[in-house]
Amino acid sequence: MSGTAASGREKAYAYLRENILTDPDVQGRFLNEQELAAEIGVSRTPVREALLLLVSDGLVELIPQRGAYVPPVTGREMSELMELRGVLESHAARLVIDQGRVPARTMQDTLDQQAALPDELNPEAAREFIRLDTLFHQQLIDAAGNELISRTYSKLHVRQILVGVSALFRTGGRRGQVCAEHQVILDALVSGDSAKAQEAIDHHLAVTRDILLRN
Amino acid sequence: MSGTAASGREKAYAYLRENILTDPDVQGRFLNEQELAAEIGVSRTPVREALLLLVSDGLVELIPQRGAYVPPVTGREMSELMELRGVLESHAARLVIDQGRVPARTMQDTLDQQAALPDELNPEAAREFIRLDTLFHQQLIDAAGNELISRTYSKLHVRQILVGVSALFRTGGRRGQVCAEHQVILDALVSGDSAKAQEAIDHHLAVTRDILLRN
DNA sequence: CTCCATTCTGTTGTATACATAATGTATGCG
DNA sequence: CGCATACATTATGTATACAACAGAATGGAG
Repeated sequence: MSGTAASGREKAYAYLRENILTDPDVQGRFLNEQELAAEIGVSRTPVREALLLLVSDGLVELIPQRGAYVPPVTGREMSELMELRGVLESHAARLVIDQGRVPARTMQDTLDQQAALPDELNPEAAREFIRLDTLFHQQLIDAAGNELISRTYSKLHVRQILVGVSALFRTGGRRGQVCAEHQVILDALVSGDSAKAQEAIDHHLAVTRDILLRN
Repeated sequence: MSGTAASGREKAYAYLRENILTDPDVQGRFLNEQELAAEIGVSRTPVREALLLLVSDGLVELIPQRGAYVPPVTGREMSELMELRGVLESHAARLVIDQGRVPARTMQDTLDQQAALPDELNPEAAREFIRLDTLFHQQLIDAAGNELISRTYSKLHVRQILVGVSALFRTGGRRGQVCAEHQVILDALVSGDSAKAQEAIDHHLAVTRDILLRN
């Protein structure tokens, strides 16, 4: 494994994050502290601390005297997220083109890996698909060279994964469409056509939003 | 007073936040938990929880086995923040103009209050100045009707306050300039000139950035 | 005198015990 | 039978005690 430093708090944090992101059933529920403590194998204290950290990821919400609530993703939130993503990605696209810093190689690599996945996604492949999808967009953002924007974008994107996993199973053959749209974006970036890139980004996000809204 | 619900954690949170935002000396230092606990009048537990919550505001950073660190604001971070603010505010400006939702009255009120402050700012007036400045920009953002963007922007802006307070004292007569620039932005919004509004926003943020960078 | 090993002190990290508030249940009344 | 109220249960919130680790002080060897 990679990070086996595993202080109790980090262990609990990783466990909870993984749990919330992969299991759609936890959404809309309150998390029981001592139950989780028993599952993870630590006391309530590090569990509580992990829950507090998850607030900054937007994955849990603290209701006083009630505990840690996992707010479900609403359609409105998804729409708003796509709008914001569009703003940030368009900005990044304009910047990397103007500065001649389009990470063509890197993004194409990611895209190729994504395209190599089977069209019928088992749970594991679906997670990999989402990871690569996230990576593709993040690579564009990161190329803009603004660390603050990168971190902001990264945190926002987490909320989308919440709904992405379950949504992927409902829509067969989406893989090809996503890859095609990504290719259009990348081609526009490489060709240096800023307007076209922004258009492609907006289109991709609009399609994604519409898919996710069928929920 | 306003919020006297004062559960220990909230009390500690409010105390720490206030402390970090107003006292420039805490930047770059580690916070001592039991010291704070004694000052606030609670035990270490709620203090620790408050510190974990402050992570989501970007005001503290947790270093394992070392504790809660208050990262100083760097020049680069300020530049990056202004860039991001520009992106978000320009987007909001375009939207509110297109949708005919410019909150002219509200923003003018804020601006008038700001202009009514004395030119020589004592500490209290400086805080009020910053509050109104923040409010002006937030009102524009909020008018765009995207709650996610509003929250995101709000959280980002907190980092600027960190440096804003001390910077204000170094620059006399900045009040008039800020108000003038705000007025230009608002006028452009009211006139429905999207390009002009974006330009005014970018100019205002660039000037602000340059002022803050003289630090 | 300098450098390194070792001890010592103070701080963070975790577990546990207790206080407090909320929810669900049972009970009595209208 | 429906509803309000009192109570029991269960969860969260807080305090305290202990464990583990990091950095500073100290002592000795070269």
